[in-house]
Amino acid sequence: MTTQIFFALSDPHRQEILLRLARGGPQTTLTLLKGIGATRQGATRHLSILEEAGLVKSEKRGREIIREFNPEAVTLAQQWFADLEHAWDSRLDRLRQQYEQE
Amino acid sequence: MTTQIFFALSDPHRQEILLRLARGGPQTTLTLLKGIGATRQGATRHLSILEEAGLVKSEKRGREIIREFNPEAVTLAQQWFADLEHAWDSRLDRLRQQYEQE
DNA sequence: CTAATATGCAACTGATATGTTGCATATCTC
DNA sequence: GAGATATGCAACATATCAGTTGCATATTAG
Repeated sequence: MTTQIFFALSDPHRQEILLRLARGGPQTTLTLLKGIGATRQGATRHLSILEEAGLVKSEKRGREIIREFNPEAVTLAQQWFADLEHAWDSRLDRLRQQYEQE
Repeated sequence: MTTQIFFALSDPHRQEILLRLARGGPQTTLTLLKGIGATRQGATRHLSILEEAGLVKSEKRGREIIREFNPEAVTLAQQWFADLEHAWDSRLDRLRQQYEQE
């Protein structure tokens, strides 16, 4: 699950798109296009990847689609990092305990 | 810079390798192999990707190479998420202020 | 010196990603 | 209804990735 999130964030275009959505709020594809060096199809593809990863929600309104940043997915990724750091820290703790016993 | 980190983490094998390094401490390639369904060359490739992203440090000792988890790269990625959340939160704040002025 | 061990390098295959183009569909506006 | 707008779908070329295989190199152990 987190692999999808990390993959979505491994592209500079998608990072930029997500930042714009977080800063600027819900927007259509075309609004997002302006300021990003990408074609419409390219942006659409990036948006669908972000959406599959759960980082973006979309809502169809008439002929246009409103894309919105979804902060929930971010906590998943942060949790993964927290687990990693916990694994690291608890190893250091174990080492220190062993050392103090000698 | 963070794109490389996220890319490195977008593969389940590499996630697993990194967790093992954090839990088990410095190890050689062959030690890491046991328990992961991958060939030596596959694991080597994954390790070099993790290293290019800064998530793993390596040190040559005699004929073997000791790979080690590098926690510094993790803070970079966490900072990126923090910036994203800050962009999101400050937008919500702005909306709330606008609302209260009416 | 010889064996075994740990690793590197290079080539190859199949799969996936990225970006582009052309055409089709649905909705809004006038 | 006609034209403009927002989007979808599909095909294609190029690049990169993942995984495998075979051979070469360097270091250690006996």
